[in-house]
Amino acid sequence: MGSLLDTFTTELRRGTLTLAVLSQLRTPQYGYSLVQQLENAGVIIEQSTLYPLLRRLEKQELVSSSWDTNESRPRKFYVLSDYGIEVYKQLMDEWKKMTLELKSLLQGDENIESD
Amino acid sequence: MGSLLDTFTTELRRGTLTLAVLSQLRTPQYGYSLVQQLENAGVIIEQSTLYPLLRRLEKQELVSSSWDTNESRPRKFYVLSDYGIEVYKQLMDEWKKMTLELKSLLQGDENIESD
DNA sequence: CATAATAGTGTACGACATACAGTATAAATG
DNA sequence: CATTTATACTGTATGTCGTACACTATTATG
Repeated sequence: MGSLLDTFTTELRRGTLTLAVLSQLRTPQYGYSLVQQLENAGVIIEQSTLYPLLRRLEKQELVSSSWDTNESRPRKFYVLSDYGIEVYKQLMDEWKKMTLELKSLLQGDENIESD
Repeated sequence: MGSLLDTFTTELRRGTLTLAVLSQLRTPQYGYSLVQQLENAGVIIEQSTLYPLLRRLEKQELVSSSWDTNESRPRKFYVLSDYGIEVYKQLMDEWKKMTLELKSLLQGDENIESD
């Protein structure tokens, strides 16, 4: 990643990827399917980004995981814990608040052309 | 900062503070007044966060600065460079895109109560 | 069979918000 | 007037996470 815009984009993704992943774990999902679901929703996330994030979320006790070895391939399913649901709600509120603030700051600049 | 939510909030601010600051530098501003303007817009930013950020933005040639020593206190004014305007536009587009994606992901979860 | 897809673990690095320390002086306050 | 607060800035270290990379393993596909 050499571009300055790429660096800034990575910074924007910090925090928001957490929110995106938590939002998909109201119901149990396994890692690889999360990548696909999020991609279908326009949120591109590599496995190399997702698995460490899931690992951290589990360590933070926001999600719990369990193995399903009944299929031809073993899959690790993740789901929000009760605590995770609480934090998810609060984080969503925080994100909305910040988004409204930034939106009003940028409002006058929306007519700026961008290439 | 001990709370997990505080940590996540800091992560959400990464990138967005850059956008907020760039948005205020269409016209020349000095550091201390930026803190106040942003605070008036609901974006709380400490001097200890703002000055290093202005330093980085100048290093990245997105803004330029000049001293005004005519007042009773010397003030360093910052303003977007031409390059900074370009990057600002692109970053704004990137932010809008990400915000719409996340908004649609969280849509079904908006009725979740939050304390 | 070789490659791609599926599914996962582990580790190191770069970037930035933040805290902290520091300097300096004008303005406000008691 | 002495003290405190406000104004205005510089410099540095730390914690956090997205990212890249290396690796393992097996099923599906051409």
